[in-house]
Amino acid sequence: MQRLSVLFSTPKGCYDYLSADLLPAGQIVAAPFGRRQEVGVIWPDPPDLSVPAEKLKPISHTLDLPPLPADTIQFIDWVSKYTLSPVGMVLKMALIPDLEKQSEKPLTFDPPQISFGTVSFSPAQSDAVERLSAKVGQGFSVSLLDGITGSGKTEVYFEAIAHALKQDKQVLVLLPEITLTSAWLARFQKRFGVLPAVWHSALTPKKRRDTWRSVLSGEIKVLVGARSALFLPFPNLGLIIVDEEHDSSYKQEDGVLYQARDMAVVRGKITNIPIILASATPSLETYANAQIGKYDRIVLPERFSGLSFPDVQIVDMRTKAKGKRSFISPLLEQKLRDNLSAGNQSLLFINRRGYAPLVLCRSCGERLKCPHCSAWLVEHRNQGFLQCHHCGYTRKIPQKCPTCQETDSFISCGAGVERIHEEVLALFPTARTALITSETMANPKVFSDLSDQVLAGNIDILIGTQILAKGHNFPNLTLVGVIDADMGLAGGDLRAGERTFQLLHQVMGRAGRDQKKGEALLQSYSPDNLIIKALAQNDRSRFLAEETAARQALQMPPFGRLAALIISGKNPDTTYQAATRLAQTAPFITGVSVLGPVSAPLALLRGKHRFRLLVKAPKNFNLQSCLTRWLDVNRIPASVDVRVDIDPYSFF
DNA sequence: AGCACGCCGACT
DNA sequence: GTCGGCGTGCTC
Repeated sequence: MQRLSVLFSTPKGCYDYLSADLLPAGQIVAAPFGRRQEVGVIWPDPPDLSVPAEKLKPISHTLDLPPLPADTIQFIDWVSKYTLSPVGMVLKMALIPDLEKQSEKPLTFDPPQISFGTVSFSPAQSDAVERLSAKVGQGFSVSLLDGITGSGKTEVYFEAIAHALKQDKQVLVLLPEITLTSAWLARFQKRFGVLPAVWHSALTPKKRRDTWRSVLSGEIKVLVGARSALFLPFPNLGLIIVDEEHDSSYKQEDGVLYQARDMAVVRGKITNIPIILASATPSLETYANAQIGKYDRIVLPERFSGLSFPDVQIVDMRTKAKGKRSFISPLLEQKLRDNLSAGNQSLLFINRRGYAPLVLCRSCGERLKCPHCSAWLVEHRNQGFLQCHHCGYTRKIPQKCPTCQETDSFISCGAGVERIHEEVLALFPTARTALITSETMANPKVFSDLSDQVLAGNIDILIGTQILAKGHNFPNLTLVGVIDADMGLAGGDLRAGERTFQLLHQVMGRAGRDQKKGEALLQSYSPDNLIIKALAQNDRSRFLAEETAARQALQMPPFGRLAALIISGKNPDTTYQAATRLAQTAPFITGVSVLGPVSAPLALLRGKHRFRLLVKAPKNFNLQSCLTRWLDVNRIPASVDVRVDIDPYSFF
């Protein structure tokens, strides 16, 4: 009998089992675990001989599936060590539920046709195609494909895909979930004659099962998916593309905390294949790596099919007459009016859902807040309720103030999309408007219907949140108004400036397509802010230079390393004590500083009290081993949870 | 992570 | 008297 390590999707690592045969690493098996059967994977770790032989149970059976590929196993181990997450929790992301279940009539996946839709390229595009294709099959490399929306980025990387397919390799394309639209799939189909396999959170169990199995069998040649697709068991991967690489949704913020863009690079290194990072507004991390020559930067010049960035004007909101309750400045109103009479379409952008971010009682000053989080309730007037955007708690808008019992005393502070929509309707009663948020667009059919309406010219003014920043091109859209350009800059976290630049650049880029020069207005209370100015001048390199210099001066990422410890628990006192003790036993190492504990910005989230420590270390410091040793010597009460967030993006 | 066991509050 | 809340502990 063999003694073998089996890894399950549990947080405790490997368990030893007995088997008559020596099963290969990666073999998927079923075994008794506690009082139920579990699916696990034979792991290459040596068995733990300290476990007495009489405790061991035999493996029940092996599943009729190819073993997980060796590079997938290596990748899972690597991510576990890097993120300090239990390896079983990382494995969980690579497996699917009900692995033993087989579909009655499994889906089949048509192979892409390499020479289906040939495209003609400009010289610059051809050059980019050439350079990217040359890397396929030549081992590990990272390329930054740097080109503005409309520069033909997608079509260029499609050719690199074609090249990998010629070598009979599999290709993975990662996209932010919000960008994984029918429009993208249609472009793929136009080039390759078939739809690619897709992977995202909304797949039905059957589709998920069939897709997972066909990735592992090698039947699927090209798969496009959201960040979780990175953990699919490709046996023959030849290329990974991370489109919109700057997008912050690549950072997973619960469960295993990882940055999919960074992990894609690691996957490429392990599998020894090229990675393409594509963006119109590269992340500072990627840009810095390109600057020092670690990544190959391939630039696509802006102009293609007559597109250009709109003329941008800053509207200084400080000079606006006080007291006038209006979120649309007179200038923006005038521009909207002009655009309306010219028969063009306009877009108003505000990155805040609902009607108002805060409701307070005029009589006693009470602010309505979430009972589970330290956050205000957002007024959703259209649906008639208040909602916490952190935990989803919902309640009706109360008739009278819960504190002073006064009736009709509530006033709404600040503006969300609904309120801007209301103001637009008041200013332009005859305009045909559409309100676009993640809620109104929950159904893809609704979105495509609406987009047809916009294309048909049946909509004059679009009002929306960041869902509008991506996706469809609307050729008649010639004016973009950003209601509150400063909104993302508040709070001052590490990447606030970067995110604001990327988002607003993308939104403003929606104006002026197909020969029509567009116009954009940025309403701002801080018109002298460097980011607002760089946006107005469409000066990306200046923004990147300033931001790089600032990060370098503070030795912040990518010039230094960060890790956050989030200490949470129901009892505020024991939680705080645990956080303080952790801080007291922090390693004393030159160049490494530990800040905190501080109450997290959301001190109470989903009923748990939260404190944070921030660890800052030099770039080449082994943060993980330092953190492991530190956490190992601390006895943390079972009622307190300590999470490590390596390379944190969120500071909540 | 699941899932069971176990010990204290409001109900048929 | 039970049903059920979620705190603690275990799975080779």
